[in-house]
Amino acid sequence: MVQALLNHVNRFVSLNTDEQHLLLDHLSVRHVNKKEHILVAGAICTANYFVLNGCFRMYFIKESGQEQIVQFGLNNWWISDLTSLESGKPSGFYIQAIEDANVAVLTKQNQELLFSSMPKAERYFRLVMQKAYAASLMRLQYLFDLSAEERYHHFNTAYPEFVQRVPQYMLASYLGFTPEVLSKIRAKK
Amino acid sequence: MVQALLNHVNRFVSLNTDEQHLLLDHLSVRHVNKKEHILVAGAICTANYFVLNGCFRMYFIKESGQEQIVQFGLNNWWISDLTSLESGKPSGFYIQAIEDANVAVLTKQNQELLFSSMPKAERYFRLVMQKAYAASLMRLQYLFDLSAEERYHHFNTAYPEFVQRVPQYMLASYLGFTPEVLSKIRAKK
DNA sequence: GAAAAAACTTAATCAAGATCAAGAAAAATA
DNA sequence: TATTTTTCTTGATCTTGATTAAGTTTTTTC
Repeated sequence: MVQALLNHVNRFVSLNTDEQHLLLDHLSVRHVNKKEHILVAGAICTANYFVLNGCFRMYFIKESGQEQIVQFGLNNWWISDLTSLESGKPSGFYIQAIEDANVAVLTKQNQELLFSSMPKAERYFRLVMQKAYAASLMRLQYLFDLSAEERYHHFNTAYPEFVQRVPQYMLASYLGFTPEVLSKIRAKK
Repeated sequence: MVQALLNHVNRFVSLNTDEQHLLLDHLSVRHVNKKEHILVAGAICTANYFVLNGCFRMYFIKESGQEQIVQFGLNNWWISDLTSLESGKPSGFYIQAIEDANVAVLTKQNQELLFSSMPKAERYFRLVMQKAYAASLMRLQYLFDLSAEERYHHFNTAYPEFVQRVPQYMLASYLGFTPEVLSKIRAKK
């Protein structure tokens, strides 16, 4: 199962067998049930999670009391509250499995150990962070430039299989509008 | 002038004198006049820029033809289109000096050289990317949770000196609304 | 397979913020 | 200093998407 992670790492840096074992020694695999949280607001985030399979959502509770999804965690994505992880302060986010899932868990401590014994790991995470940052800016760009309907169509075209997998109200939240709006958009066609 | 950069690096990793020199050997300092662009849409981004002093804005042109600011580049921030830099493909962004400015220029090539001769540099950038990513998620959070007026007040409280430095219409763009709205918000008090 | 819970739809009303247009003020430049 | 350019303001109108509320469909659970 962790092969998915090794494949991912190898897309950024190349590891020999020893290095692969060293990496695996620093992580554990954990099963997460549908609806189970691996992080809740108020708790301190202690690890970085790599999604081996299944699907997660990361959200916060708005002033209005509504849940706002800030990102989805799919296969081959790292998910965590980096602010809480880095600072050791309580998180404002929830991370919850949308489907039964398996994650590779890399605790903060093990991550540091790994970095000091294998600089390549640091390079890998530098590239992962850079990609995540760029993706976040792209997301901002869509929010600023496209209407609700355009955002939906764009997302639907880019990730058709994913749209089938999650409840519509979650997709609406992620895209920045209400379930009612999504329902009307879909009714148009 | 590059002392600002050394100080910044030293906040994340500690460098001895030799390492400091090695770092400086990989970069050059460039003066940028007010209104001058260091990146325009359609061009390939070739470097990562560290703002020594002055101020930049990074923006794109919306479907509607309006400029949309995605971020400001202030003292001690790295600014670049990482997507273009990494892929070698044309950028969709503009980066322009709002005031006369000085930047430390780290080309893609030099960055790679630096990383291979000094793993600490990779660590520094891993941390910088991680922080930038976290900041971007925080920005999304404010956009989703706060009204135009709340976003303005929040920003104004957090960065009062900066608000004085940039034209209001740029601030409005960054915060995701029109100059007219900002004008009306200000008229209230 | 019945009951309960979760997710989706539809329609009416409302509000935040966009757009348009014109003029005023401030800043840059000759 | 005069003048051109840039930035800011104000008010009228319009639009997108939010809210509310009730009913329907689908999925889960017992």
